[in-house]
Amino acid sequence: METDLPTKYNPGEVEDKWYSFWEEGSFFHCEPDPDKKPFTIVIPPPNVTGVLHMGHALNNILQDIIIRWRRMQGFNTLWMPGTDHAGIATQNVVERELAKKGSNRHELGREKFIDEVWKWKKEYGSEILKQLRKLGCSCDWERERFTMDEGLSKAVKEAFVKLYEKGLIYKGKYIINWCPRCLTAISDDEVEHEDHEGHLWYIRYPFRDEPHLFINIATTRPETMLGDVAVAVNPDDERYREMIGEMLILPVVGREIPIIADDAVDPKFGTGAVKVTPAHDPNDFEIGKRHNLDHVVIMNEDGTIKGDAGDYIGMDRYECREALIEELKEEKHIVKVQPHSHSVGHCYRCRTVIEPYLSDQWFVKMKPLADAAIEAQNKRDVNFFPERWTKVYMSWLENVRDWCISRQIWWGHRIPAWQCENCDEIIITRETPEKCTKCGNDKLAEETDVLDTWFSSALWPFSTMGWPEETKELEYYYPTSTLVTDRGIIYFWVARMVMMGLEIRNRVPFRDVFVHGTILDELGRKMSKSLGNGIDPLLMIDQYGADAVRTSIIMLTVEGQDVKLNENKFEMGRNFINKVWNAARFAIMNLQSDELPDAQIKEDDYLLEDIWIISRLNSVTETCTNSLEKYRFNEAIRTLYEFIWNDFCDWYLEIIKHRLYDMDNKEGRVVAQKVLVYVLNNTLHLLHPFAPFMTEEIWQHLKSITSQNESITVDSMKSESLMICPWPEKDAAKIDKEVIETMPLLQDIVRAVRNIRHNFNIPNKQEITIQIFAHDEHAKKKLDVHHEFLKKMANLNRLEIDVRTEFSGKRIPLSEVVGDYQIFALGDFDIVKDKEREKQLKHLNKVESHLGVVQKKLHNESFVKNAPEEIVNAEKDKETELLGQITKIKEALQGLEKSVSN
RNA sequence: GGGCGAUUAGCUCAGUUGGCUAGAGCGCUUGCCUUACAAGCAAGAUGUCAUAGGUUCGAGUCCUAUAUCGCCCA
Repeated sequence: METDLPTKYNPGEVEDKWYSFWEEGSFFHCEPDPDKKPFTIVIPPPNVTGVLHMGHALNNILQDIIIRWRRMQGFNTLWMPGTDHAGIATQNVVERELAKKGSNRHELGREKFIDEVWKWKKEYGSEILKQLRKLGCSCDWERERFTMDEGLSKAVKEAFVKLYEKGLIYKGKYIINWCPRCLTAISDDEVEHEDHEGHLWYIRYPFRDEPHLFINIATTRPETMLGDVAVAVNPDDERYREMIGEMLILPVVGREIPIIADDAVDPKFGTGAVKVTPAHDPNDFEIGKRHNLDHVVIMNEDGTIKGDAGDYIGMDRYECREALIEELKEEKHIVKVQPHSHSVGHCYRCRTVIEPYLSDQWFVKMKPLADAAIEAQNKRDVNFFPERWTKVYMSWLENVRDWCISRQIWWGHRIPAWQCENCDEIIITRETPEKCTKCGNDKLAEETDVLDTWFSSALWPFSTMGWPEETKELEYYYPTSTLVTDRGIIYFWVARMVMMGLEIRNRVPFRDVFVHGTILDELGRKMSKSLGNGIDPLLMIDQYGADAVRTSIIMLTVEGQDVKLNENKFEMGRNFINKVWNAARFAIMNLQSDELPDAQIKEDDYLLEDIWIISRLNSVTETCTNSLEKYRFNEAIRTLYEFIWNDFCDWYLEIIKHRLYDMDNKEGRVVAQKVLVYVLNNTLHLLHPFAPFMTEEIWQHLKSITSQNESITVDSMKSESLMICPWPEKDAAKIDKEVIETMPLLQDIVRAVRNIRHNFNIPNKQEITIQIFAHDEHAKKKLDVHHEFLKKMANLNRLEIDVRTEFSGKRIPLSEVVGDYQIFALGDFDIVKDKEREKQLKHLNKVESHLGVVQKKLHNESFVKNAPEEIVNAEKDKETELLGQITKIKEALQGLEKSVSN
């Protein structure tokens, strides 16, 4: 028996080979084909600056499993890959590069800077997509898209103009979230709130007409008082009612400001009187609108102080806060300071504290779009898995606010707007206009802002298919089938895609949304660069192999739950892959072509174990397919794991060894070989979506061997690659229920014999003689048929199966009780009486307490009355069996005591 | 403050419409280099299923509170 296969699976030698084979064979590529059903996934486009982390790995492994499975099922599958241009992040990266060279983007100017970004993108921008190939992802790389490429840019412009023309986009001066470091507005969703232990400063503002009297206000951001234009109280607040309309002198600044009444003021917060800074606080902005107050802007874009602020001009906002507090203290304007915990918004890109800032921005009017999405959801046009995310998604839609889509950066889709320098008319067009559509002036200023990257991502499911052109892809592959994503971008991305899909294509962009969990470190923390607790998937692939990484991750991931990961958990997958490898190695070693007999097989040449493993395979096929349908990946891989390891390797491969090794029995050999090939081949099919490389490698070996022998080959082996073989279907006719029930009994008997060996140090290699007592002829016959099976698996030289009449008591008391059977080892063994007694007593104890539970149920009248008949019968059967067992164990104990006296 | 998730063996986690004296992997104990695999084989041990009530013939599973941890929203 010679083989080229090494005893340990070596992924390094296998993975690149098959990946190129698949790619060169164009197996990932698809074209619309009206004769087949489409199945489409669009990738959540990773950030073009990104490198693969565990989150991507999980996300893409799941997509690859789905797409490979559906492809095998015969769907025309499209997995659309690509990246997004990540406006702020990419600009940051390129700016850092420039800084290293002592330059900056302002020195270069807009156009040259953008050239630089493109250069960067061309060089490094597909890094993450290369890494996806290492994972085995079967994306249609010929269709790779980028949110800034020509087609998608056209789509963005078209969508913008359409929405504007419909009145769904507007420009206006509002309080937005400003990042003083990124120097741009960001949307509400891009602000991350964190609780901070800050302070509540109580500051007294003197009355103009009676400067010895004061009103006390409380604030968490004292520096903004430089922009105060009023103090507001609740109109129902008795304490202040008299003071409404009085004028105050703003400390430090000296500005006269009124006390006004507004319902929005919470009398319970602080003193019940609040300062009003309409240019620097969203609530104050609203109050300002109602009371027609001025907007005093006191901050520059970078967070430094400006305006009518004396010595504070030019200071950073926090420096100003400190200095201002000092001055207020000196002037005795600070009444008290309280520790105060409050929520502070941070930029999700750079963690800088967000400043509410008054500025001119572009917005999408969300209400009409959200309403359409809600309506679609009420019709169940989109299904979330797990279902609970529906609620999260819906509550966002129901409370959505207008979306600030303009960004004050250079890298991105420039907003297609021009403003007439003469009459201020705003012109929105697809093509660059030559003159003002209102006054005819040809001096037009092009909008400098670009769009939020998520605006282009929202179009991804159809822009990648060629929209605004009505392409054959768009017609065939849209709407897509399944979206696989992290819960973190349900608002950012999923909801916005649905809205845009409905608005622009009139169809939701996907039928199912599978939301997976987040990969955490061992301690349950998110993996992050700053903590340095990340696990690099590529390193893990190098160390354990891509298939091991894939199967480990999937085995650990239960539907939608977070995963606590550490490096040695990949051993689980590696060991599994290696197990399959060795099972296959064994098979291949026993299928060498020169040894393959050519024999005619008859139905009754199939033995119990053959029928059993085929039955098991078919029921596993069913479970596996059903689990995948329900996105229960973990269930599918575990089913396969248990089947392969426990059934196929531990039992089937062991029991067929004697047939494979018996060169004199051609029929016996060829049946074993045929079943072996059938089961292994189908198992490889089922496993392929999870472990594509290893299964392809084995399958190709199997193909080349079996193709030389008619009697064992299987039809699907004529395919070029396992990845395009048909997905196995369950054949109910091949599931033999009786055999499935008999097998566990035989396994228990074998285990009992092994247990006897273990307890009395009888080496596994040493053949022994076993006598089994059955309680009647029927029970005896049940086992008689499997005489050979028991002999082989338990390594017996002789097996006697008898109907017992009476217990002689002279039997050497090495016994085990399995179900209705009593098992004795015959021979001259060293018996440690105490040990044996202890074992039997323990067993007796266990069985008796079990009996107690069962009898308690059976003695309960309402149980017998109310429980379904089959449940009651099952309990009755249990009782009978347990009673029998108790008798037999007691007899064994008696026998033990008798033998002691010998 | 609102919502959601988690709490099961020493560790990490399964347990889908209630029927289980509760399972897996790792770890642990014992014996094996048995010609597929020591990344392995064989045999084991280990649990008041967070707490308290309730529904039910029957609860790890359903309901109600509570506690602890985590995530999201305001």
